[in-house]
Amino acid sequence: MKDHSDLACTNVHSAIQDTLYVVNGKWKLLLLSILINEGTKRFGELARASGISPRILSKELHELELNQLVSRQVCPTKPVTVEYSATPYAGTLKEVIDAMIRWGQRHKQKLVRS
Amino acid sequence: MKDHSDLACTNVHSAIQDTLYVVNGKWKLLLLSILINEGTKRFGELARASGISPRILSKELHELELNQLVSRQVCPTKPVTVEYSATPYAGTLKEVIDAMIRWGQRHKQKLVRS
DNA sequence: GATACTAGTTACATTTAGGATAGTACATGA
DNA sequence: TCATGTACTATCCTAAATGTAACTAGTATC
Repeated sequence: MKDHSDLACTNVHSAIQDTLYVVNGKWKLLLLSILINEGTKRFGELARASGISPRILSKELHELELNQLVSRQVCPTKPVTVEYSATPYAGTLKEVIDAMIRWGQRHKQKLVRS
Repeated sequence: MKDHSDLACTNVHSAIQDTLYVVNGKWKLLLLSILINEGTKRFGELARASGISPRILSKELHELELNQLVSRQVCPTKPVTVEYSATPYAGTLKEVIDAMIRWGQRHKQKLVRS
C-alpha cells in the first residue's frame, strides 16, 4: 500500500515470477532444503531421502546445477560415486525455504485443530 | 545439521511439500502478493493486474478461497461486482512471499552482473 | 561368468497446468 | 433492440510435469 507506483508493482510481480521460475516444480525446494540442512549427499541418498525417481532427480539436479544452486562432484571411488552439495548461492534461498517450512508446519497444525 | 533425527527430517520435508501443495502453480503467490500488498481488488482488476485469463483466475481464486487465504464478497452494485481480499490467515504467508520477492530481485541483479 | 552396486538414461504413458476462444447471465444506457 | 460492462463458465486443446519400468556402463565381488 505504501510504495505503489506501477514500476514498483511490476518489479514485485516479476520478482515473484522470477523466483518461481528458478524453483519451479514439486521437488527443487525440497532438494535444496535437504542439501542445505543435511549437507552433501550422493545421488542414491538423495533419491531415498526425497522419494524422487532417478529420472526426475537427475533432471532436477541438472536444472539446479545450471542455476548454480547445486554443485556436482564425481568421487574416484569404486564404484564411482557422485556428491551433490548446495552452493553458497543456494544459501541465499534459505530464507525462503525456512519461511516455507515454518508456514507448512503451522498450516498442518491449523488443519488438525479445525 | 543440528537436529537430525529421521522424524525431524520427515517433518521438515513434509512441511515444505504441504506449503507447495497450497501455493502451487504460477499464479497463487502472485495473486496473494497483490491482494496483501495492494488490498482488495475486483475480479477484472486482478485479471488486468496479473495478466491471468479469466478461466485460470477463477480457478485459482476458488482454490485460494477453499484454503481460506482469500475471501470473496459480492457487492450489490449495478452491474454486480465481486471483491477479493486476502484473509488474515493469508498474512501468515507474507513471510514467504516477501522472502521470494527479495530473492527474485537479488537473483535478477546477479544475472545482470554476470 | 553371474551378481550386485554405483549413477544415471531411455522409452513410454499418464496426469496436470495452463492458454485460447467463445458463450452465459444480468443490468444499464443509447 | 443493441451494445457495453460486470463476472464468470464451458469447451477444447497443447505443452509441461511427473511417474514407471526397463535398461546402460563401469567396477568389484562371489
